[in-house]
Amino acid sequence: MAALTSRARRKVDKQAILDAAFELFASEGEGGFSIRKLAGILRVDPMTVLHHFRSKEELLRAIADHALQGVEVPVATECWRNDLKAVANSYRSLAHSYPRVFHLHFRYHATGPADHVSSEIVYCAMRRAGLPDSEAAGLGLAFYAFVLGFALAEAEGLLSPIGESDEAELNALDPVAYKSTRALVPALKALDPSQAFHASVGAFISGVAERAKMQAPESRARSRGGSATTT
Amino acid sequence: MAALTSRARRKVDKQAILDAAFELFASEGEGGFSIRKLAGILRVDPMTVLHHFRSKEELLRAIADHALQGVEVPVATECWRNDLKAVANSYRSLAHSYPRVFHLHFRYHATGPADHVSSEIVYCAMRRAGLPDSEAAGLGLAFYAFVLGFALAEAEGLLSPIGESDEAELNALDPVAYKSTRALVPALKALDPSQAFHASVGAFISGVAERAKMQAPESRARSRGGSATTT
DNA sequence: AGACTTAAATCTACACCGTAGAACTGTCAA
DNA sequence: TTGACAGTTCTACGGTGTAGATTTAAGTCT
Repeated sequence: MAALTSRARRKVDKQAILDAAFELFASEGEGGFSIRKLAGILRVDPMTVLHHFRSKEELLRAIADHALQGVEVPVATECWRNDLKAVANSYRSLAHSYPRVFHLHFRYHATGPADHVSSEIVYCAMRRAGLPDSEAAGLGLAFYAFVLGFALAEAEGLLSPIGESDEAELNALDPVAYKSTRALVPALKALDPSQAFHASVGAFISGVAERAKMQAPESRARSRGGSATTT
Repeated sequence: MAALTSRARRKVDKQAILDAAFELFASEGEGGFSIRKLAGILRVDPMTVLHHFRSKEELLRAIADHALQGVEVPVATECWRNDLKAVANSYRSLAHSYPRVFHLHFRYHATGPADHVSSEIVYCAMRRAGLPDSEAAGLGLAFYAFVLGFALAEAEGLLSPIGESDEAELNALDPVAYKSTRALVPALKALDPSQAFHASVGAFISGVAERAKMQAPESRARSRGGSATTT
């Protein structure tokens, strides 16, 4: 208990600021978040906050990272399909937990430990599916983008069942030009986001499997040939 | 040329404001955009802008809508797979054209005409793929979310090939725990976002086709039965 | 023509924001 | 005691969105 940063701290430590910041951001959203407001809650001068986080942006990055801590990282199993589903579910549940924070993960694509663990699982799954490395990277990232995109869209209300006014708007569309849209109005009213999520993640995964199957023989033939096959 | 809103306009009309606002937002990004700056460019009082757009938020909505005007709407063909790809491509190219504006489409999920045209194509494709209406709606929206998510991720730099420092960070990871990640480092350095996009859209589409195939017989059997089969 | 109406543009003012830079305060090492 | 110094606070500056009162100019009506 000698040194250990115990210099001179009169009131707050960095972690307390971050916790309060996260809570404020998560409950008020980005629009309702300000350094001054945060300082007021902590009963501290605004500049104190900026002494620990050099700028507002740095604080926002820390908030995004902090959210990532809360994601329960899935563990790899013997079934790559389930692994992908687990990663997808954990990010979606993160978005559910902190819907107002989630969009920060797009702005500051964090490279915290949690992210690395998840992406390792994704990459590993893509390879176990049978994809060549040149495709595993891109499809892994695309899977990521898909999951984040769905979760963000859901958090922003894009996948909520439509209401009265939306229904009226859709029914006002030309019945012949927008035949399918109007036919789906009942389905849109009864939309179940979870079902849509599982269905679409499943579709993506089975599409990946199929793609891998089609490439497997070709890639098997010249197991360690040059990378000149990417035409 | 008699009436036609020709009441009393001394300097600017709404469209000119919107055009300038879009240009400013697209070039400076959200952080560099302000009503006062916009008014300065237009050589007009800031409050004039707010007279035409009731608030900054309304102006941002209009900007998001304006971007959507620029998307060349695909036309339906006889091949639903190609239709989906066309929709996907047009949104991605929208993101490429205005990367700093694109995230607004998540915040204000516009319901402009362009959106309706695109989603009609998506819904129609899902139904032609053979999905029952109860799934076509959710998977259509999920496709949308996927495309938007990918485009946004790309616009934010999430899919750019990794650089020196990222490479070093990945190579610093534990080689056994992060085996796949490290194996993919070369692929990540040579990442081609377009290829990843086409591959993943293709995977999603073929996954949809497969899902439809599995459900087709069941749905065929009782062509217009009750919706009690959704268990 | 002159009076009235009314939409558009402006002026003024307020509360809030992020943060640079100087000043203060308490704790530790010498 | 004397510095040194990290953590905190104070002051101030230039920026923000926008409410409310005011001016300006064009159209309408008598």
